[in-house]
Amino acid sequence: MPTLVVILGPTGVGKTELSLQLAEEYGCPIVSADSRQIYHDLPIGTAAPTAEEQVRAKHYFIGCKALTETYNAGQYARDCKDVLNDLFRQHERVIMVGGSMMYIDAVCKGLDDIPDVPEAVRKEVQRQYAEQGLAWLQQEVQEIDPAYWSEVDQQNPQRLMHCIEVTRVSGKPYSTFRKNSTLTAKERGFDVEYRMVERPREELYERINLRVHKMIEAGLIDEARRAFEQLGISLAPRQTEEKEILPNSINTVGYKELLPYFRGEYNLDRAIELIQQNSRHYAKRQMTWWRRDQK
RNA sequence: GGUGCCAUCGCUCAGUUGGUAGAGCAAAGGACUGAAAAUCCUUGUGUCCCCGGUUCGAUUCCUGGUGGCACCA
Repeated sequence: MPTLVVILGPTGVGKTELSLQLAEEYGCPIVSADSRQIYHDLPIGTAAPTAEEQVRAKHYFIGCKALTETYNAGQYARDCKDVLNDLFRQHERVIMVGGSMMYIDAVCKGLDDIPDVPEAVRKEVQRQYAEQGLAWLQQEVQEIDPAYWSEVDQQNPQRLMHCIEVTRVSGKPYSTFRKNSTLTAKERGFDVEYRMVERPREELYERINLRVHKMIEAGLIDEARRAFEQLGISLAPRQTEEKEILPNSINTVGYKELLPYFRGEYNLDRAIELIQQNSRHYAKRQMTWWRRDQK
């Protein structure tokens, strides 16, 4: 059976370089498992492989979605399955790199078959949440899907909203779709070999802090400004206190912190500090996910 | 040099009418099945600056010291 070599690890640890070296050694392509590098127009802030790096190995899932598109782990799992089927016809080994742990699991462990949610339904649920708050979400889920209510993270609006969305779309409680099944190697069609890239925490954090400065020098601010403009998000000071739900593509470390800066809510130093901090938090979450997988 | 104010968790500060303390931020730990770089949950023992004194007992009061800030010279 062919093997998918999965290179994973926290942001800023050095996965890209390792993946390129291995790809050259194996003479195989690289499949990215990165929920942000998949978007076009965010190369600096997401530290996407450069044009030169992409010459060293053929890459998949880099810069192939517009900022206006929504994309998610389920779609990725489907798209990736097709790509891998194809690649494994010619390669004994294929490399997957990325920090989006959920995307990696979606491919390697599989996801249950849950219906897609049309944009309109999602918008409607978001609207109701904005108007009626968390209490409404909680009440709604208790009513339509008590089984899920007893196991969800009851304070988490995203989880509750998703339950409501799926239940509305399908007419069946969300929990009936959740089987928690895990793919076997046979079902999947390939073996998986994990290579976790690690570094001492202090060293990692220094790399992250430094990388943010490099991104700023490389033009992150202009890249972010253009991205917001492209999405039609106003950079003028805001009048309302209302919470703003950013499009998925731009609800990303390195961009979401720059928006208040553009709007004059704090200075650049503060924005940089926040980007560094949120990158560190993200790295921590990635490590937590991996630790759990080890158990 | 003189006078005044301050000295409490990594940071900013609250508080104890004397019975050894608490917030925010930072940080750490965790969850995670179609927003996942998202979203959410949990966690605060620290010589209460140092030496001495008063007291059953001092981080809290007093003397002195050290450091910081302000004003005066």
